[in-house]
Amino acid sequence: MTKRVIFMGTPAFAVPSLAVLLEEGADVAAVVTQPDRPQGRKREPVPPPVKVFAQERGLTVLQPERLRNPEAVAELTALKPDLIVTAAYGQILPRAVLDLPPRGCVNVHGSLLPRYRGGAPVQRAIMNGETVTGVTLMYMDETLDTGDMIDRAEVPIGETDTAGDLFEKLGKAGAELLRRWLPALLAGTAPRTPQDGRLATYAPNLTREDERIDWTRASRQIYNQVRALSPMVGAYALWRGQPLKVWACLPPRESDADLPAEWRQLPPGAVLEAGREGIRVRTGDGSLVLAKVQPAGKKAMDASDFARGARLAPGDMLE
RNA sequence: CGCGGGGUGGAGCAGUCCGGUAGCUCGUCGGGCUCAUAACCCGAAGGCCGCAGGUUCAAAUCCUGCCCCCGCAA
Repeated sequence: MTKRVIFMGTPAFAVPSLAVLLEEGADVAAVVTQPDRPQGRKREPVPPPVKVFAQERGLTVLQPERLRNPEAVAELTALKPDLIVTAAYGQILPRAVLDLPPRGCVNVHGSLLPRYRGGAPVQRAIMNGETVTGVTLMYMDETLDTGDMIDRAEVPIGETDTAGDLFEKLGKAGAELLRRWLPALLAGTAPRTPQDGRLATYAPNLTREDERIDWTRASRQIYNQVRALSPMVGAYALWRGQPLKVWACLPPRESDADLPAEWRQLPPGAVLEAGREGIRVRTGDGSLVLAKVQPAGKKAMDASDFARGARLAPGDMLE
C-alpha cells in the first residue's frame, strides 16, 4: 500500500525536496505552503515558489494563515498522512500536527546540526566565514531544530559563493538526503541520532542591523557579509545620507592590507580610488573593492559606472 | 489611494527651478606614440531628451494624462 505524504515548504530551497518525493513515487496528498504575501511596492500577492511548482504538477495546495488554527489541523487530519516532510516552511508545527502522521514529521534543515539552529543558517554560515556547511535530515519536535537526526551531508562553501548560490546547492543536497532515506522513513526504520546540545550554535533571522556595513571591520568580514546578503536583501552603507546597496565585492587579497601611506591616513569608509574594477574603500584592516552597487532609486550597476555618474573622488565617505 | 527617487547617444550622470545651438566621465570605431599596455595624444560616429496631448515665435526644460524602473516601509 502506498504511503501518503504531506509536504510543507515555501521558498526555492524546498522545491528540489518536493520534486524528489514525486520522482520517488510518493503519494503526495497535499502541499502546504505560506499564503501568497504582498510583495514589492504594488503590494501584489506573490505565490511562493513551492506553490508554483506544486500547481504546475496538479498537486493540492493548502495555504493556511496559521497552522495552529483548528480548521487547518482538521484539514490535515482528514488527509491521513503517514509522513510529513517539511523544508523551510516558515511556520512552527503544533503538537497536534506533529502527532498526526504515524511515521512522524521530518525536516530538511540547511546546516550541519546541531550547529546553526534557527531561521537563517545559510546566511549566517557565509557571514561567519565558514568554508563548509551542509544539510541535515531530522525528526521534528516541539522546539526549533532540536529533534533527532537521521542523516547529514556536508557541502563546501566556495570563496565566492553568495547566499543564492549556497541555497541552491543545499536545496539539492537536502533533496538527495531525502531520496536516500525516503523508503526507510516510510517504513519507519530510519535511524535516530540525538543532537549533542552542548555543540549547538544559533543562526537567528537577519535584522536590519545585519545589513548595515561597518567599515571598521576587516575586509574579509565585510566581504562575507556582502556575499551572505546577496542576491536577496543586500548589504548597504550610507552615501550622502542615502542607502547604497553593495551587491558584490572582489575577494580581498593579502595585498589589500598593504596600503600606501596616503591611503593609510584615511579613515574606514573613505573612497581610496575608483578604477575599472570598482571602488576601493578603506576598511578596518586595509581596503576592499566594491564591484556592484545600487544607489537608492536606481538599478544595480557596476561600481565603476556608479563612480563615473556620481563623480566619486578619493576621500569621499561611505558610512 | 503607504513614503520617496528616477526614465537624456552603448553605460553611468549633468542640464529641468530662471524655456532659446545636446554637455560630462567612460565605452565603441579610426589614427598616433610605445618593447608594450587596461596608460597617453589626436580625430570620428552615435541621441525623435519614456509615450501622448497642451501652452509658446521657440519645450529635455512649463501644464495635463499615461507607461516603465528602483529605494524605504509592509
